[in-house]
Amino acid sequence: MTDKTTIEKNVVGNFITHIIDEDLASKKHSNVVTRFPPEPNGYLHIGHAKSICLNFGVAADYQGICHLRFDDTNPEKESDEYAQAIQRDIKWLGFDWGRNKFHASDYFDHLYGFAEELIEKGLAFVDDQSPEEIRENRGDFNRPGVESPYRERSVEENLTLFRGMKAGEFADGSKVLRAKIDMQSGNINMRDPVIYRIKRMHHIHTGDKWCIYPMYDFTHCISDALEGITHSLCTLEFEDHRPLYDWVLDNIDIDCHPQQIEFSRLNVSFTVTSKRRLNQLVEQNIVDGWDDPRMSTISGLRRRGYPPAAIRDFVKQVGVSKKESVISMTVLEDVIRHHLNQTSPRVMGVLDPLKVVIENYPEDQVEMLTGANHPQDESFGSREIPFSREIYIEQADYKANANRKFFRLTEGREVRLRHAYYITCREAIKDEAGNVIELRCTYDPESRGGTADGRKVKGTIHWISAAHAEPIEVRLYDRLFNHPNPASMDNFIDAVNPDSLRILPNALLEPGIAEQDADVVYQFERNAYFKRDKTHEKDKPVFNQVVTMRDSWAKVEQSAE
RNA sequence: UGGGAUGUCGCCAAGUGGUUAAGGCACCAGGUUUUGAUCCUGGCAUUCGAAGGUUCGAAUCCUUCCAUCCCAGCCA
Repeated sequence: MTDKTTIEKNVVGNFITHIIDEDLASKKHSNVVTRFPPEPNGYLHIGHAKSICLNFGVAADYQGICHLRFDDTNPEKESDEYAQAIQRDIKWLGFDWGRNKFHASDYFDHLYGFAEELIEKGLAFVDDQSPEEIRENRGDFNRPGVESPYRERSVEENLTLFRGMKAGEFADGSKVLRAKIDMQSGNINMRDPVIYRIKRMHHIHTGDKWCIYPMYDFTHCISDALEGITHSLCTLEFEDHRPLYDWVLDNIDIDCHPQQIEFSRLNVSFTVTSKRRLNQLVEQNIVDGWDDPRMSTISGLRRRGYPPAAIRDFVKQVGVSKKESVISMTVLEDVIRHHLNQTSPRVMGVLDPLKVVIENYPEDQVEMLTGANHPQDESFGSREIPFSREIYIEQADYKANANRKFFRLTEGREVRLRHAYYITCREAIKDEAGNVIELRCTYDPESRGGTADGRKVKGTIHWISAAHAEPIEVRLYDRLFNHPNPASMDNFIDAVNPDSLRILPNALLEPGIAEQDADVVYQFERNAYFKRDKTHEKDKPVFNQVVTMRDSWAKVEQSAE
């Protein structure tokens, strides 16, 4: 208590950890086993990150384990490509299932056995009704269901029929196995739910062994129980399924009964996370594939340059509750910035170059100046930066007739060049159209690394020696949507931000950076954080903007207008 | 006129009958600064969806009401 060995938790205390605490205290459980159970039918997104961090995080916090289980009960939509991508994404997020990788399909034999057990107990029957009849007879919110005419078949007949289903004697869709529960139930999930259907389809794991496949509600609870899961965490929409989860386990011979606990999904403002919508963005070529840096997919976040540790911090900060919520994107950005501020080496990059000639600097001279790679952390070391008579600065760092609030260049004003000298703007050269194309400046040779006479200058701007600058392409990203909750719209495509990607083909980077480590996120000082894109090549360097820096000047400038 | 859930500051979220109702983001005001970044300081809910009630004492217990979300796949 008094020492500093307190280990930082992965998950902050919440209603789920309270339940676990109680279960441990009451000796209901002596350990914690959770699971992350994706269906391999799509790519993971930021919403899944919450579930992953919660399940793996809680397990780690309690010295327990977390299984990875592919919920592969519907071969129609599943592929191994997705399964591989899911594993890659979980690992990238920093979690490890060790040897505990399972598939619901591993249990198909067990599941089949439990289904026969229900039949033998008179708790399941083979129904010959068509899908339409079943739907019609299920009733609705205001109308109870009608029992199937096949509901009272004998155990023997049901067994024979179900074995026939398994043996491939019946056509797809011609028969199903249903649990016999309660057609009057207010909970529609309990109105004799279908638990097995006939579907002649190749399965990614079991191949063509089966032509009947168990439904989610029958499979999930049993899979949890077979694996000894203690707490089965899922999202809110499964609350109505919990009675069925419990019914199945209560009515078969199995000695484990995990507790299903539901929490709310993670939604982030100005993004979408539904598979359907993400897919639409890809299909309509609104984005550059599933890993487009603007996508909320894990692969998109990775390509964008978000550090996995920051995503974990984000999920942690967001918390866990049962309240439907939309987290502000600023929370995500803040966590990313906070992380990157501590871990990113600083570098100078000019996004929108403006040429500057320093008239009193010798024509052929090149000086190597030393720049610290991190202003607060000396362990980052320093680098040599070439300085010469012609340099590039940011267009935005010059303004004609600027007022006193503008700390950068305007005629007659002096600023500091980062890591270098003071320069004073003497003249702006314009083209015929009146655009400023070059600045003529003078420098103070005594001002290197400080000032001889102690005079202070308000502004410091970044620059790159013209002769040494490396041309790069820079991609700037803004929110993909202009609406805080695109999913709530009739057509979310209408909310797509047409300016979410801006390509700057003529950006410049200080030398010796572009070909360094592909995984490093750099801070282009006074601009933003950048990381090499996957399309980056030696002769065509491409950098993605990860996140901008906070910009209080933008606010000042805006309020002045 | 069905069933299941949720309502604490603009967005999240602690709180489990006795606290001046944590914290983060956002926002506002200052300070430091060779990044208008970072960092630091201060401000930001007499009130917990509403109304009643129980209690010496209620965000926490009870009642009623209101709002929002989920459910009618042989999807998960």
